[in-house]
Amino acid sequence: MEPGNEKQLNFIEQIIVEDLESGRVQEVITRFPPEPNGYLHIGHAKSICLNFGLAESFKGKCNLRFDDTNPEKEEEHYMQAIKEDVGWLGFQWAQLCYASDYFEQFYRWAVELVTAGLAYVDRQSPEEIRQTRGTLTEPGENSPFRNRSVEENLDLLEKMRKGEFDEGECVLRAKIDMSHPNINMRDPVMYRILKKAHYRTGNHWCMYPMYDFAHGYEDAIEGITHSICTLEFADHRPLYDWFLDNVHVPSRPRQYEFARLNLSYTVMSKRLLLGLIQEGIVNGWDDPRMPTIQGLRRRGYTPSSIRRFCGEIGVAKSNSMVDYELLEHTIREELNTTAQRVMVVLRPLKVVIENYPEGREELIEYQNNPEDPSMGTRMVPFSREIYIEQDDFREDPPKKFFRLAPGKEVRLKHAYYLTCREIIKDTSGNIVELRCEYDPQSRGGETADGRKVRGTLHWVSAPHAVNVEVRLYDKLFTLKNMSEMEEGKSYHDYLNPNSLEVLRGSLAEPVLKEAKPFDRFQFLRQGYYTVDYESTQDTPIFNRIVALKDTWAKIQSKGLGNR
RNA sequence: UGGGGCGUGGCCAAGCGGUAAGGCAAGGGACUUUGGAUCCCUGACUCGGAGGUUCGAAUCCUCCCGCCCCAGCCA
Repeated sequence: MEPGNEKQLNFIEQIIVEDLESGRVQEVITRFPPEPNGYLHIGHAKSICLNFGLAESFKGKCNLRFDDTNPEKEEEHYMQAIKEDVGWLGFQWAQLCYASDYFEQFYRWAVELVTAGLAYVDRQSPEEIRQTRGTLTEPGENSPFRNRSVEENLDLLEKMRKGEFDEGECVLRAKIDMSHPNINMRDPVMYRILKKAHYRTGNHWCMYPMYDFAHGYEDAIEGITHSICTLEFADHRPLYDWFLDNVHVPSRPRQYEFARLNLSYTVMSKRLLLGLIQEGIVNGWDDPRMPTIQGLRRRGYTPSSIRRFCGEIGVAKSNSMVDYELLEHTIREELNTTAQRVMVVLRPLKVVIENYPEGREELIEYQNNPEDPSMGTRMVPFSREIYIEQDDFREDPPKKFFRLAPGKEVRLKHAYYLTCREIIKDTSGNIVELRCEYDPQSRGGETADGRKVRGTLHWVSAPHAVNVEVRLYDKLFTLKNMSEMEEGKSYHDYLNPNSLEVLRGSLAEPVLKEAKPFDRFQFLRQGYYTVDYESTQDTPIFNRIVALKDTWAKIQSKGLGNR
């Protein structure tokens, strides 16, 4: 942290400042320790931004460490995806580490604990261990194997390592206190036998360390000064400390807990996320509706907007539920200044400008971004037949409707004023075309007489229009707090049926034919969109990142009933 | 009825004994060639509740209430 920085510090930053001032630590070293058993989501992003951010602002270091102590769940491809996601978010780790690289050292510490009489091999079955653990209000019972001699335990531990026991036959346990009020301290398991190949160590080991036994040691090996985890691990801190305090470790890290992120209208649990995929409700981990980093990326979110969001939500210890509107706000704010404005008619309505010469076409100079004049202008073709948005015309307009209606005049962005003269309907009464008239004197979008035209519409020249597919995404669930589902219901009962709407008849101005995957645009008056990677030259595909704020929609919904 | 954590406006969140920051959302207005953006303005007479200490308390003490987490050979 810069000296003299007046910024308010979160509680972890305050602790770090104190630690630096007291000399407890010389340099801040943190770590982001994912288990490679799934994809990262926005909740992980909070932790990533916290850990890497702390290292950045205190000029320290942050490691990316795979906490890969369970071969049953972990896979190489998850590890690769996590590395990519952390890098995409814009962070560089000081070291790339793997808990599995420390297995030998863990074993030595286990031997040290056994030798000190602080660990023992328990031959009880998993069921017996569970039954003798006691309950929240009753103490547990000592294992009948608790008082073996050190020699016997050492021998048994070696046999465990050599594979002389089957899975479930025995475990190594810390000898702490079976009547401890904190259940985690009731002789926790340190090693279990798992005759499974590990994605990195192969078949070298047939027993694997448990989280509580391993985690503090991983931190100690790497010299982590501040080991940050989520609230549910607060109960484990006494254990974290116990393991570190009872052997000789190279450094003494401290654990701190913060509240994990919850976002409204979505879920963060790997299990539920996986369920959505397996049931075909979404199309994979990178479906733009998913709160995964890959989903957000495909949706069009930028790394900087996600980092901004993580900075906005703060770091504290109270369980919280952040409004998804805040996430939307951060991407809107960024894209407002960086996204090129283009015109795309989502649901086209044909307009023929009767007094515009047939066969004539011209190029209209169009501002790429009014927020940033340095982005320049481009030329957009205009002609006698254009398309406008169906929603921009009402045969019988309500009050305060500034758009097109019979006899009403509007402005076509950067082009001309347009007045509706005639409506053409099909046999079933649907409006299929508008016959309009333009004012040749209004080129560019204004006239010498200075008359006011309230509505400005986006448009696309019919002969030049490019057919595009547009995917409109919305929130996945209808329940704000998904942890408050009604008794007996599942997330299936709260799925938003409109989380994806695909539009295939949308028409865009020619420049969009050149758009590349992950390019981001503002479709004028509508929202921000990005090019999906399934996009092709023939049919460009756009994902809606977020809609623009829609004051008109708000007015309408409020005035519902009084027209 | 064990242990741990947390309760500040609708949602986050500062505040660390001196008289309630900020952001999002909401409402009102100005401006506008995006009903976008921008710009103003409004909102906790009060900090879960009740007592107490103090000249002074969201901040200290006591009691009470509420919510979350823990009984994997998961992390």
